[in-house]
Parts: sequence; C-alpha cells; structure tokens
Amino acid sequence: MVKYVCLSAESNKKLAGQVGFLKALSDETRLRILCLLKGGEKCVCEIVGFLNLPQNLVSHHLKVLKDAGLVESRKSGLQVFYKSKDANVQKYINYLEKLLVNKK
Amino acid sequence: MVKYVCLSAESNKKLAGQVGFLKALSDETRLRILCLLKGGEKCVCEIVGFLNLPQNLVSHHLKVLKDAGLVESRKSGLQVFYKSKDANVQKYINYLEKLLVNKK
DNA sequence: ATACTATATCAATATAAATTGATATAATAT
DNA sequence: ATATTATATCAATTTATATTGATATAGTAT
Repeated sequence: MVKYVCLSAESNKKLAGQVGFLKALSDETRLRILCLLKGGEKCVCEIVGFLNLPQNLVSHHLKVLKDAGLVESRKSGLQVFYKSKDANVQKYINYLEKLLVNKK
Repeated sequence: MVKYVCLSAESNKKLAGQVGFLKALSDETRLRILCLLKGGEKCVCEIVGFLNLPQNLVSHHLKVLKDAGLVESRKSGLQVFYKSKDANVQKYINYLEKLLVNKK
C-alpha cells in the first residue's frame, strides 16, 4: 500500500535530516571554503586571507560547515585549523544519487 | 602561481552558477517532489495530493526546480505534468564530486 | 599583570526565501 | 456565454539566513 517509498514516515525524517547538509553546501562562500580545504588543512586566518571577508563572517560559515559535518577543526595554540571531512561528503553524494538518480 | 585552482576567476564564476542548482535541491519539499517523480511523470494536482500543501505553493516549488533544470514540464489539456531531468542531476553530481571530493 | 593575536559569539540589521491569500489565465464542459 | 477545473502569478507576510559591528575568550608574549 505504500506507493512512494520515499514518502514513508521514516524516509521523511531522513530527508529532513539531509536538508541541513545540503543547505550547508548551497552557499558560494562555503563552497569556496571547501575548495580551499582541498589543498589541505588551513587555519581561519588563512581562509580569511583567501576569501577577503571579515573574520567573524568566515567563522560563522565555518561553523555552519562544521555543524553539517562537512569539516572538522583542531586547535593549535592561538590558531584553529579546519579540514574537510571528505568521507561525509562522499556519503552524502551517494545519498543524493540514490535519492535523485536511480529509478525505483 | 595559482595555488588553488578552484579560486580562479573562471572557477569562481562556475561556482556561483552552480549554487542555484544546490539551493534548489536544499529544501525538504523539493526533495520530496523529486522523490515522487522517481515514480514517473506526475501532474501538479497529484503532487499537491501527496504533499498536502496548497497548490500555489507547490507550483512555486516546481518553478524553482524547473528554473534549476532539475525537472521539465509538459502541458496536456488542463493539466501540467512534471518529470525529473535525471541526466542534469547526474551531471551536477559529477561536478560536485570533482569539486568537493577528488583530491587535486 | 598587561598587551597582543586569533578566533568565536552576540545583538542588530539586511537580504533572501518560504508561505499565505487573492486573483489571473487557459482549457474544458454545460 | 457561463461555469468549472487545473495551474500560475502577484502582493503581503513570515521565517530563515547572511552580514555587520562590537565584544568576549583564550592562548601567547613581554
């Protein structure tokens, strides 16, 4: 009787959970940050330097990325270093593929 | 001298262009619609029925999806049928993978 | 202790996107 | 021609998100 699997109660819940992840991705500044982090771990001040945006704004975007599980951070002295969690991104892309591409 | 390829002028432009696509995806209602369309072409009234949302709101979300190239529509009498453009989604996911996952 | 630096947080504002309600359009039926 | 149905559009409102400016925190150096 369940006609559309992806609309079951559990699936809807999962769906909702994934939206945060997508929202974190769908911002130009944050995509740029993720690009930068492809080059490896960077401290906030480096990221600020590349983006030419105020430091507090960059911190905000980093927080969004972190909350979404896209990056992780490590403190070293005064500096905080961020790097991307590629595994999570990969996991999400797999999810997206299942959701949007594969028939049935 | 270009240290971070993805931050070149052209790449930034591309990046900006892709954000619209991601924004279209990053909404629960629209993900649900895309789920539904996995079952094949549906008219607006069917989609409204499944989502339990006002018709004008559903039309709005369909427009967002259409503008982003994620779905296409066809009119037949009074009804308008929407279906997903899987090829576009696949293309975009490939892009995302290049952007976010593969190490340079 | 005082000063300095890197980062984060907070409150205020600005901007963008979702939602609602009302109405328009266009196809069909009477 | 009038009425009905399906969809789209428009203006107003609400809600979410990005941005700014000011300030707090925490590590380091003097």
